[in-house]
Amino acid sequence: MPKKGRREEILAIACRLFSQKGYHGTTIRDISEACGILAGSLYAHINTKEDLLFEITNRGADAFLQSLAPIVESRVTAKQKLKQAVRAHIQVVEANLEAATVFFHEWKALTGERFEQIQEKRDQYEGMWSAILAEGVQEGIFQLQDEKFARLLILSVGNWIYQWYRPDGGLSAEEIADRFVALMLHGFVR
Amino acid sequence: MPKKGRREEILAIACRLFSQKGYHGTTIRDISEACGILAGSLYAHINTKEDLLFEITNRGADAFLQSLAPIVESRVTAKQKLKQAVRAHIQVVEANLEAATVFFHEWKALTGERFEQIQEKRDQYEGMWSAILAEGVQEGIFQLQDEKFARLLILSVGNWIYQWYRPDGGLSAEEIADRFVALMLHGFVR
DNA sequence: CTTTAAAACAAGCGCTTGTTTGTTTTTATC
DNA sequence: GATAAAAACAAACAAGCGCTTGTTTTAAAG
Repeated sequence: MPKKGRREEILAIACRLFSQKGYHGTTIRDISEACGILAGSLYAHINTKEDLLFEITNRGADAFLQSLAPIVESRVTAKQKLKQAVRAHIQVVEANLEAATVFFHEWKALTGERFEQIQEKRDQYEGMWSAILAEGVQEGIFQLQDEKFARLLILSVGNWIYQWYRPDGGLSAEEIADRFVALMLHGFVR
Repeated sequence: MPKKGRREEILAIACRLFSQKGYHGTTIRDISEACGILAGSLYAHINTKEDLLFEITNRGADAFLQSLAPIVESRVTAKQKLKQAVRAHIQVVEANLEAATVFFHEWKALTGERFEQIQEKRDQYEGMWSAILAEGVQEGIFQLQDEKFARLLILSVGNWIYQWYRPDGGLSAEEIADRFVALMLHGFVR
């Protein structure tokens, strides 16, 4: 455990539990017990349980956005952007597997304005992917006909990775990304 | 509402609520209220709350399995099987959108033996997809090199559909399936 | 040592959870 | 219209929920 302070430790523990049992399936006492303190003591560090969920998902969202933004804005071909974007996405999942799981699986448990904030960031992220594909179509590299489905296909892969990716799989994030990109670009028919 | 009996009505209502708010996020009183009865009255029809979740996910699992089984066993090319399998999968999602959502999103809330039962059926389903791909490799239609990733790609698309598919989208399940298959087989590069 | 602030405890608040029990109402059958 | 089964009610149970409050312990700084 790094010396990031008690609050970060609590966040990490909550993140782990949320990813394992879900937000509603995790109690404040589950978290406090995993922290080695009593339930009430948690409230010296947090305001509400939902604060934990929001901070986890919000950081997750920012990680994905900050990872993709420079790629979208860079001046390379759309094909290269696609490759780099898939790499970046998988790297974020790899580096924050539990947070990514909470981000993709539990964000709908947020309420009110916080729900909308995360929803906006998700839309923003999807929009960046759409931009890459649209650019590829404009460049004539990608076929337009199925643009919508290409986007869905890519996001399906990206959004499902947290379900199966395990750090002890042997392949690096780059290798995984490159194989996916190869498949997506050229298909898997001989 | 059809005359399927009160229990089926309760299952349908629970299914809708579970898909909207999650299993742990839905209370017995939520369900009973949506049924127009008191919480205690539910227990004339069910034994436990988890019974509802199990019955929903188990039926969902069976729907996917029964839909895919005849395709895997049929005597057509692997390419045709793939096409039919994607069609079948999307049709099941289309015909049971809420149940499919619960199946994919909430099944981990099951406990003990029931968790394992659903896990087995999921493994079985994935195994059928693997069989189709392996067959395609054997026939020389698909490239082996990335078989694992092809399987992951297909299952990612299949397992993520419930997140975005809406019945009022304009396209039929067949049309959606055919476009995905075309993309997966040949990629989206010019 | 003393001071001070952070961290944890101890106890419990009001409320909700899933579920049970005994009784009453509804519905269908003869 | 009596009988019986099915369905709902009414009331509550023990347990657990998120969270608050007042006090004590811990630990670092002078």
